[in-house]
Amino acid sequence: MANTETITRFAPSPTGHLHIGGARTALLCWAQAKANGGKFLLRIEDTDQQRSSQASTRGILEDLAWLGIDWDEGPEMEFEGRTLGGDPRDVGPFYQAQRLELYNKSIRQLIEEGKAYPAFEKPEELEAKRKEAIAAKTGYKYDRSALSIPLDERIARIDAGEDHVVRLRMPDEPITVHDQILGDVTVKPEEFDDFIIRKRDGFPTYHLAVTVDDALMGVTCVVRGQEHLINTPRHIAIQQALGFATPEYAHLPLIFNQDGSKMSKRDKDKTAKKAVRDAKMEHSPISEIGHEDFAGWLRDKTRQLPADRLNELAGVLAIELPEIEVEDFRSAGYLPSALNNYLALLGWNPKTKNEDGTDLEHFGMDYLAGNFSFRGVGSSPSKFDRVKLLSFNGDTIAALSDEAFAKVWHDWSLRHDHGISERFSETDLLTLAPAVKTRCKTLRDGRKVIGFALIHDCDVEFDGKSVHKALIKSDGKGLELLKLFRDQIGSLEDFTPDAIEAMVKCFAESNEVGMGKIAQPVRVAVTGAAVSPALGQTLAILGRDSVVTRIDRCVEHVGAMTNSSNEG
RNA sequence: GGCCCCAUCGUCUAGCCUGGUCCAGGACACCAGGUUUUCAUCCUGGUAACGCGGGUUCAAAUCCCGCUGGGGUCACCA
Repeated sequence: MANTETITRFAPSPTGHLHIGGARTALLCWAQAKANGGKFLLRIEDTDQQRSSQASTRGILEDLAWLGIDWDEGPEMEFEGRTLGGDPRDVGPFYQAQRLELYNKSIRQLIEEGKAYPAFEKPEELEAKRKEAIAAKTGYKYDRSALSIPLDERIARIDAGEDHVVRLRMPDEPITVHDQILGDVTVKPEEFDDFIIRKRDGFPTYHLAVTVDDALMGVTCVVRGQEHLINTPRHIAIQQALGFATPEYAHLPLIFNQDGSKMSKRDKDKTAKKAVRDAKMEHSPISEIGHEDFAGWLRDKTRQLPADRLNELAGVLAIELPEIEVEDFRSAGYLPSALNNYLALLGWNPKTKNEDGTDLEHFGMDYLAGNFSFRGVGSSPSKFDRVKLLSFNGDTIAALSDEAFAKVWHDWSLRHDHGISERFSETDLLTLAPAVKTRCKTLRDGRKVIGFALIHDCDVEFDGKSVHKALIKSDGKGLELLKLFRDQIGSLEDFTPDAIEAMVKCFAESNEVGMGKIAQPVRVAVTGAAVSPALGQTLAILGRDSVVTRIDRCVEHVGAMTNSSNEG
C-alpha cells in the first residue's frame, strides 16, 4: 500500500500555557503537513500525572486555535465558528493517559521477546550512582545489573508485587538519525543505556509513549525541537524492537532570549523581582501576598509568584513583563498573523525575492502552507528579537482596514482592557482607527495614543512647556487664536474629523496664520500636551461639548498662570 | 566532564551543497536628511559581518583539519 500522505503531529504536555517556542514548532509542523497536502495531528502527552492538568490542556488548545494553527485530527474543539480536531482515521484517543492499554501491550511484547526487562533498583540508589558518575566527570549509564537476575527470580519478584520499572535493552549497533535539517547524526552504542520505558507507577515514559503513538497514529514526519535530537536514537531503537517504521525526523533549532539564555516562564518572575528591588519596595503592595511571603520571595531566587500575582505586581510597578507564552503575546495585543509570520521567519527562510529585489519576509499562513519546506530551515539557534516582532506587528496593524482594525481592537479590549471597551463603542474605535493604526505597535499601545480621551475633562493636566510654547509665547497670540477658535468650533454642525479639519484650515487662512499656529494651541488645550493624533480625529472623538469644556478650562488655567506670574 | 549540534552585520538571515558573478545582498534596530499642523506614518541615504589558525586550489564566506566560542543532553519530566 503506497499510502504516502504526510501526517505530522504536535504533542504538547499540558503542564502550563503554550510556550512561544512550542508555538513555533507547532506552526512549522502544521506548515509541513499543509505544504505536502497532508494532515496535522494534535496529541496531548499527559503521562506525567503529577504535573498535567485539564486547565492547561484547554489553554493550549485555545492558544493554538487563536493562532490559527488548526489541527485536522485530535481533541475536538469549537473556536470562533471553526470545528477543530476529530478522528476520521480512527486512531484516537488523543490523550496518552487514555492509551495505557496500548502501551502495556507493546511493553509486554518487548518483555516476551527479551527486548525489555524489569529492574528493581530504587530511585535513590540510582540517584546515588548518578551523582558518583557526575563527580567522576563521566556520563551516567545504567549498569544493567537487573539484566543478570534470573528469569524465574524476576517473575517471582514481580508476582510478589515488588515495585519495578521496565527497561529497554538497547542494541549493540550504532544508530543513525537521518535528520531533514541536520543531516545524518550517528550515535555509537557505547553512548546508549537501557533506559526506562515504564515507570514504577505503571505509566509509560515519554520515550515509549511517543514512539508507540506516532507509529499507531500513522505519523510520517516528526518535527520537534533540537533538544530531542539525543532522544531520537532511543525512539528508533524502540521502533526497531517493535517492528515499526521509522518516520522522517526534523529537529528545529532552539530559540533563546537576546542575552542567549533560555526563554522561560521564570523570566517574568525575574523581571518582577528586579523591578521590586530597584524600586526598593520592602512591603507587598498586593493584599493577597502577605509580608512574610513577599520577603521570602524577594530573598529566594528560586521562589516564583503565581502568574496572576505577577501580573498585578507588574501593574502596580507600571512595568511590562516579558512575553513568553502565547497568552502573554495575545494579551499584550499582538496579532496572530504577525506572530505567525515572525515565528515562521525565525529559522525558516522562503528564499524568495519581492518585486523590488528585497527578500520576501512578510507573508501569511496561506503562503506558509503553500511553500514551506525543510530546505529553508536553518540549523543554528536563534535569538528572539522582540523589537523586530514589534515592527512586524505594527506593520500588520497599519495594513488593516479601518473596519478590521476597529473590530480587532474592540474584541481585544473586551478581553484585555475594559477601560477602552466601556468608554468606546466599536463605532468610536472606527473613528479613531486611522489615528491609532500608524501610532501603535500593539493593541495595548493604542491606549497610550488615546489616553487623553480616556480621562475626564476636568482631569486634563497641562504640560507647562507645551502651554508656554503654544499659548503664552509671542505675547499670547496662541491664546488669542484659541479663544477665537473656541467660539467658532462651538457652532460647527458636523463634528466629524473631515469637517473639523476643513474648518481648521479655513480658520487658519482667514486669520492668515499657518496651520501649526492654531493646531498646537488647540491640541494643548484639549489634550494637555503637544502630541496627539491629527486634530480632526482628536477633537471628533472628544465630541463638541468636551472640546469646548476643555478649551475653557485651558483658557482659565493660562489666565491664572499669567496673572500669578505678573503679580509674582 | 562524556556525547551530540551549531558558528556571516547588534539581531534574524541570503549566499555555502554545485569554489570565481560577494571589496558579501535583504530585513529589524541605529544614525543623517526630506515630507507632515504635533506625534506617528512614509521617502531617501548611511554605519555595520564571513570567530581564529592551518591546509587544498590559479581562486575559499563557500571544501578539509584543528582551535575557540555558543548551545543541547546525560530523569521512574516531556
